[in-house]
Amino acid sequence: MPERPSAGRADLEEAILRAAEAEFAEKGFEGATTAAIAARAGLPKANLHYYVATKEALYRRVVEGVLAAWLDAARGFDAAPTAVEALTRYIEGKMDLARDRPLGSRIFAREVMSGAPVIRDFLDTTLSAWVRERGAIVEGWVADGQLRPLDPKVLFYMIWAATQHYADFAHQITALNGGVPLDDAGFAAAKRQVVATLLGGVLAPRPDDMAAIPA
Amino acid sequence: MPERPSAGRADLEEAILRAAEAEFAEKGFEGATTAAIAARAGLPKANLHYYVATKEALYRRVVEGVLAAWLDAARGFDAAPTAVEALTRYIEGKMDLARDRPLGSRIFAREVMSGAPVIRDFLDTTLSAWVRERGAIVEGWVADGQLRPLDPKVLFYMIWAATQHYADFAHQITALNGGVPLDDAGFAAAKRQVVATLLGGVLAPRPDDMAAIPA
DNA sequence: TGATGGTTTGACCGCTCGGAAAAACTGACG
DNA sequence: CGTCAGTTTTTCCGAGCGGTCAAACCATCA
Repeated sequence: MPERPSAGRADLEEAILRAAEAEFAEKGFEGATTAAIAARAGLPKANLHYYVATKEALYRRVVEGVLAAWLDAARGFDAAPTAVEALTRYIEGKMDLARDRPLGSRIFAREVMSGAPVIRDFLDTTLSAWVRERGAIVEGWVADGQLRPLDPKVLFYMIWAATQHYADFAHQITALNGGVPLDDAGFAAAKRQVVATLLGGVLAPRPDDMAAIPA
Repeated sequence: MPERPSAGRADLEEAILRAAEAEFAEKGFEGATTAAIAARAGLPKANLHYYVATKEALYRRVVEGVLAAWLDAARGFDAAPTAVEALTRYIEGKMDLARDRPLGSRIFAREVMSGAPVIRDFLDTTLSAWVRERGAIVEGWVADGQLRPLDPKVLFYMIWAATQHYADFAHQITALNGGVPLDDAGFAAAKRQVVATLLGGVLAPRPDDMAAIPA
């Protein structure tokens, strides 16, 4: 087994995956070229092909990583006693994910807009089950008076939309921020406002709950 | 002037634009092919080229239409006396736009995710001005106590995200709706909840304003 | 040192794409 | 009926794409 000094096999595959993620996020599956991915990873095109069979297989691997990160962030919803805590944790987790891994979100968005050719199965099975189960929990919160009457799915859509917007539309946000990307303080403020607005919009209007919303 | 029975020049150009919009929305600029656009419009590829010089010129024309529709919907914000009315009208208008013209929203989203190569100027000038002016109005509503303290831009982002989600992620919504697209009743309910949640989240918590939120 | 197996690379291939060119067609008008 | 401007269609081309291939490279071990 050859032991290269700078790049072992694992490091190379990691570099390829990161390069592919960036290219797919920016250009889309059709727009991305294997040559550009290889160049970004720092190796010739033919060498990239030694590690991944086809462009589609590479894309599929990248997407799998995206879905794994999504599911991981979605666990922030569970194991919280109250609606306020669960929603706050979940929204903040998704905001952080949008901030830290925006590329994955863009790949996901492109996938869905193209009719979800690769992740259709994920939508029909894993995500459907997730929404069904957590939807039941949300309905429980409505029943016991924590939340105003609402359709859980519409709430989830709002959370996903509001949070992923900071990944998918980061360029637009930058443009409307005077051309400079949101700094950490600006993003933290946005996160607070997103949480406050969503919670304020769905929590049953009881004074003690209103007080629990961060300013 | 030749008077064809079925298709005059104006009709043909309209058909081309609609076909191009559909292809660009689904496949993206790189993924779309002029052959597919021509086929969808019902004419040979070379004939399409007689009407539009290049693929990029065609794309640019489609995008201009999208931006025009966006600005038109954005006018729902103006000329409303109160925050409740202005926001309600604007959110509902953007929801209707997402429902009626989802393709444009997807093209816009793809553009931004790709770094806005074509609409950068629009973002930097027209949209920036729009946000600046309406942001001042929103700040006025905060100052006179209609709205809780907030950053207007973050509010706009939430409105854009929540509404355009119904266009950009329609496939996902369909998958989570048991495989069938949202019907009109379901969409109307979603629209009501989006308006209620956003208004409930930003309106200053005064009893009379709360009562103004649609159920 | 020579054989071996994993790795790297330049050259190449078939295909599809956007676009060009030119011929054929069509209807209006003299 | 001939001319002409506008339109349609067939054919073709160069560029760039994903992917292949065989030669070269390199570390290890008998």
